[in-house]
Amino acid sequence: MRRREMSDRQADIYQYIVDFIRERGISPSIRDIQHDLNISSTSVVSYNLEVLEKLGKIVRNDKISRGISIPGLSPALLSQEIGRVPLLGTITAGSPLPDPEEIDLSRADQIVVPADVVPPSRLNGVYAMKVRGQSMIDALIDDGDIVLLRWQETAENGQMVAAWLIDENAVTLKKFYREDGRIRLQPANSTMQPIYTSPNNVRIQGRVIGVLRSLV
Amino acid sequence: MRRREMSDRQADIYQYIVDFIRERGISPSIRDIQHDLNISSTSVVSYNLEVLEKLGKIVRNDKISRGISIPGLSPALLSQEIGRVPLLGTITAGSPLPDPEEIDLSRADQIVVPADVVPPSRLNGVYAMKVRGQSMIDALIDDGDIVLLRWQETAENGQMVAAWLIDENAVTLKKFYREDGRIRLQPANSTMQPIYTSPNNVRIQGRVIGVLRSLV
DNA sequence: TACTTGACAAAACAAGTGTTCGGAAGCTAT
DNA sequence: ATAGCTTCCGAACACTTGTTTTGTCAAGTA
Repeated sequence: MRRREMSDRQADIYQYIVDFIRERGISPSIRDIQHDLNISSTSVVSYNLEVLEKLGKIVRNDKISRGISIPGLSPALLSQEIGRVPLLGTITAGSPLPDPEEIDLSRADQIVVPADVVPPSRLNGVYAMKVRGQSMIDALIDDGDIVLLRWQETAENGQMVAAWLIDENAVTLKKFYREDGRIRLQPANSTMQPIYTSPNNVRIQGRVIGVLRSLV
Repeated sequence: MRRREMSDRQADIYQYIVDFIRERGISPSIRDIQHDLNISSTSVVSYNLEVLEKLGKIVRNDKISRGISIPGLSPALLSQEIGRVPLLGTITAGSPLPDPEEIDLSRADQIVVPADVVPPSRLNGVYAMKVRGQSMIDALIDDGDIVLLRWQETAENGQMVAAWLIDENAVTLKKFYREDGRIRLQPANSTMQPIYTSPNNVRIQGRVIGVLRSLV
């Protein structure tokens, strides 16, 4: 069986291809690789590209020129790799979220969302807010975190939502449960106590679908 | 002066190129365009590509095969907004992190890091790991989160680090404090109790500089 | 009308580029 | 050592692909 790892030369070639595509937007030819990496023959490049393809590191479009592409890096996939959502400001306990309908999306700052957090295909109706204060800490969300929310006014049991408690005039992020006539808002941390309140007192302002935290 | 707008044929060609790159990751050849768009001659394609380039809709890399690229689809433009770090696997309480020196970074999976979490300029020596289990929950890190770590063996007081407790054979993410002869590892959640241990029993494996959480 | 210009056609040309093949060199296990 | 495998080499080959050249034709334009 073939081993899983690249040889030094294969790693060099792979890196060269990645850099080449990053810089020029198109794939290098075999002779580009041969020349810039001081490889004696195109056949050696060809041979190692074959290995790289079997390892799944690259994809080759047989027989055509500059037909190497890299899964996850090609311009095509790149546009699917990340998305952008508007950053609508700060969420603090006490002030309800603004109605997304009233927001001028074109003026809001945009933040980049990696596909690992939210696939771009599911980015519709999603916005971001910066969290101020530690009122959400029992939902594993800290001061300074950026939360990604999808606008919705209803929620399924168990979903983490931004809930506006009208009487208390407070917004909190909790797991949502509808229980015979009342609403239970359950912190994500099981050591914390849930909040019970009436459905009339709760307005859902969105569902939390991602968190970005920077500790730099 | 030449007009600013594309002719129908030019618009067709432009759209074809965009689609081709999106689907295949590489640029079409002139003959691809000719054939699929039922154009009678390669020179017609060449002529129209020339016009498209003057309009700034495409960029051509003279003389080389499949040298068409489209501004905006180019990875180069995005590389300033985002960075990539290697995803080195899973971090579970009990197993120490791999030594980054021993990792071949070019062979690891890469994940996208938004500049809002870590600026690309500070991405050196940073790697990512997926968290398994809820052992870090008191550090506001949940099962399934992706943590970004910068490799370092020492830490300042108050920094959040990945600490390997040798005797306990456990890795945990805590705030690090050096206190007269002993080490205090403080959970981020103030309701949790700190761990006290001897400096000999602690090996720092990196500092946490970011967290990505997906709740989709 | 005569002249220009844009757009297209057909064919030939000249590089660019991937592939193949015989053979050599190095490595590993028997 | 011998056999088998991977890796590499050099050169030739054949296909791919951008360019150029020579015309044609219709629509403006003086």
